[in-house]
Amino acid sequence: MTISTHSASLFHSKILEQATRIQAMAEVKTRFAPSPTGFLHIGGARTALFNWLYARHFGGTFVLRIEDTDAQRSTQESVDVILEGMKWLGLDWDEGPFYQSERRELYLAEIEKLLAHGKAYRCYCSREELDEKRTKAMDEGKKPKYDGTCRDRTSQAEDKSFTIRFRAPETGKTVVDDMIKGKVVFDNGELDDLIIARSDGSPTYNFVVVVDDATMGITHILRGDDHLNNTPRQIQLYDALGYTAPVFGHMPLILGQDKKRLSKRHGATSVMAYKDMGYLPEAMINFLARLGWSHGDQEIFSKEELIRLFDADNIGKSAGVFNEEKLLWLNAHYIKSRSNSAVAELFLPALKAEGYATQTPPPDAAGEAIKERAKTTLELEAMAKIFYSNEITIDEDAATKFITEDKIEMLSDFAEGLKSITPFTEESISAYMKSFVEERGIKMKNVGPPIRIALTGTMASPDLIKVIKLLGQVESATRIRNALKKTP
RNA sequence: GUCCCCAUCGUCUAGUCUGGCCUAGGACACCGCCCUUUCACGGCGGCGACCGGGGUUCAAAUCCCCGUGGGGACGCCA
Repeated sequence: MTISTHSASLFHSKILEQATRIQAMAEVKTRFAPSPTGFLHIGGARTALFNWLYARHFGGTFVLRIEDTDAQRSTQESVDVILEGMKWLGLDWDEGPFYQSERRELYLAEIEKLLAHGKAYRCYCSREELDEKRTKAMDEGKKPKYDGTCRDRTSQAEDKSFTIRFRAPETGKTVVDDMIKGKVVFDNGELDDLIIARSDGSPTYNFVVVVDDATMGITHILRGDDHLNNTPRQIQLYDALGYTAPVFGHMPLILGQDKKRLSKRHGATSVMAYKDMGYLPEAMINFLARLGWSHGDQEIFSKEELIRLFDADNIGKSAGVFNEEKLLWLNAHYIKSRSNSAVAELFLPALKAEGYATQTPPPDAAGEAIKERAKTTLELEAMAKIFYSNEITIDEDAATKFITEDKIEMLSDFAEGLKSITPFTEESISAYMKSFVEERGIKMKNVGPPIRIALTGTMASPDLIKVIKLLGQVESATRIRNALKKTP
């Protein structure tokens, strides 16, 4: 293909122009906008995750915004715990946190604009009147929408307090072209004039969310299903304000075991509560990602993989039950796939805090011995203590069953023989045990359990040879003798 | 009540858009067997689902309609 220099450069600039436009279009900006009225809960965390993933997948921007327009219920402590939760999950934001409480002038200016253009009006109806009308409408089997008493009022009402309502279109349809649900059509007749400013002058959620998303340049909004009914009103507000609406994606809600919307009633719903129960952030992320999103049959996803693979196409449409057992399985998976030293890091802080000396045995070795058995870091800590405690608690039932009188001599001999093993390695311990049972003509299954109980206090423990090796010759022998002392 | 959304094993889901490859696949849980000095891990196997009814079609989990069921919204909360 040959083209003249002139047209070539023209061609070039066209391409350039187009590329810029495509890039501008491809620029993705998402946000997570929690209201600081509690902790970061499971549902909120998933919303944050999906928006974060969407932004990261497209190399876009992720914004954190605090929706604190409800001064009554918003608290700084709540902001703090939400940020803590985000950090724990590793969901970093590029902009913010922005506080709606600091953007008040902007909202008021926008409300004035609406008022000036007749797109909003003052409503003098009292709460009591409204409540009455609502109840009445419900009783009559009608949708309890505002009846428009003040919409066409011409008389100037004096000193009475008022709210400001948006003058919504009464006819026609509003279409939400949802990324997840597809096209959802609402009859404008179903919608009413929502309050955009309270009687104290403060703007309400449905209004500020629009102003914020528009002025912050948010391009995609992934949020809970429960907002779907708000969306047509918000779209109308975008129009009235002269903004372009972002793309919406309404994801299904997370349900409790009883298939009701997940709430405190269902037990732990705070993300940080799971941290305290010994869960790893990567397990939580993986779990949340798979709750409502899928990639074929794959179950395990690293964060990097999620960023690479995440897309809105594979977000499911139906609500899902929060399945704690699967979370636990994932947690166990992430514990056992850690390196030995990374496992040690999981239990070391707690043991040190409780005053344990954690030099011997080497924490890495202890980590290796227990990581396949623990499902939570709490269990990891409990198991690790077996190696670092001076005193172990022996399970009584197990002891009476296995450390019987006829075993005393054998156990005492075993402890004695332990001392002479040189070098003290897993191989030599194994050889010692083998010859010990052979010499006596007894079975391993007769010596194993009592020794295990004497050493660890329980029947559920790591490999016996490893335990002996880790505990060392002296400690192992001591524990066996101590156990015998307790046996009558 | 009105409006909106949804519907595959007990649970999370693949498959649905673009009908046939589906005697419906994977995972968690559960059960059994194997491995084994215990408990686990791991391996193998089992149990187990297309909500119902119509229609379209040679062919429906897949498309359409109607039921039913579940969820959500209906606030001077977000």
